[in-house]
Amino acid sequence: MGLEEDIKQKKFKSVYQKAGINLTYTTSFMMNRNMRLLKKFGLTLPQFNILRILRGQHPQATTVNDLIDRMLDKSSNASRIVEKLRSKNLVERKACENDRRAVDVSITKSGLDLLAKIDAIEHEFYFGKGSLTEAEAQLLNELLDKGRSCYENEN
Amino acid sequence: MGLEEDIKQKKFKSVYQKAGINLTYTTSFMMNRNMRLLKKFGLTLPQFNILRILRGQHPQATTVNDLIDRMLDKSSNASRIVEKLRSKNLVERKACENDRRAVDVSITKSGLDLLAKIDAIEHEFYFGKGSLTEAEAQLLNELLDKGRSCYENEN
DNA sequence: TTGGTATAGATGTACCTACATATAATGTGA
DNA sequence: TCACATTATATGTAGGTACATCTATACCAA
Repeated sequence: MGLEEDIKQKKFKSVYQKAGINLTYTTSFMMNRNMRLLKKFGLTLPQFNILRILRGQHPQATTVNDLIDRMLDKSSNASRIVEKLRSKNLVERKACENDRRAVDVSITKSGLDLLAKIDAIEHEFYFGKGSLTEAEAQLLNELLDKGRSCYENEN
Repeated sequence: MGLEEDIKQKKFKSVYQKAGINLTYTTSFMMNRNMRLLKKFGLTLPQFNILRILRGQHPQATTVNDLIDRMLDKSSNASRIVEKLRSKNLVERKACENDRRAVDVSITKSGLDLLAKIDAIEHEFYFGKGSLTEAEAQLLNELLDKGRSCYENEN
């Protein structure tokens, strides 16, 4: 179904406005589905994202500041999310030896096990081959990178 | 800058995973900018979206249920956002005459004036000609519609 | 060394979403 | 017409985001 029918808006001011609204709408759809999938594992999206970053570093620890740098949504509040994960025993926190201001965060065995289970359904998180061909998905990536270039030096 | 440098992730499992992450990242950039722009006018993004829907109907009123139907993020909580707008005198609420369960919401003169001011910077909300050509923006729309087709019958 | 500044992280506030549930009004079938 | 389901909206709760501010530590230059 085209965007016009989906949101009951007949006209857009420009193809650029339509693309912006389409991005919002499409991404919201995708994230809603991801959220529902993760809920079965007791995780929220930002909790899952942090766990994945920690697994990428494992067995090295990562500071909260590193997490903020690497999170998709830059300004989210990493220290509170880490605390949620710690309360579920999915991550560990300990004082950093080199810098006593910093906190070393690392994923636990329990966290790794949970991620391993989620890996099995990870393909459901994204557009699949049923909707876009590989070439189309590649083209989408290029258009997004190019579009985003207007935000260089922001954020 | 390509996605890999931006989020410091070298490899993706597939071009589909990369497109999904790219969508999230790019949309988050765009919405962050829109949010900052709207903040100068004392509005949040969902408040702005509701005001625009109401302007589209003006001078007819719209029920809360209509708003939920037409919002980009379907499941958001329209009645609380309407209350925020009412407390700023940007919208009015009154009991619907035909259906006493429903509430008629309409935009006020003050709300229309505010939107008129925002119209002047509306082009800054989206990718502009500086990043994508019109043909590329059109292609992006088509790819998003096609990608989203895998979610048909969801939400 | 000391005073100023930068950095890492935690925390308070206002707003938001997702989901469950409550309340009131409406529709409907026996 | 009466019991029951449905609909429109409101509200409570848990979690998240943006932003400002606070504390402790680290760095740095006179």
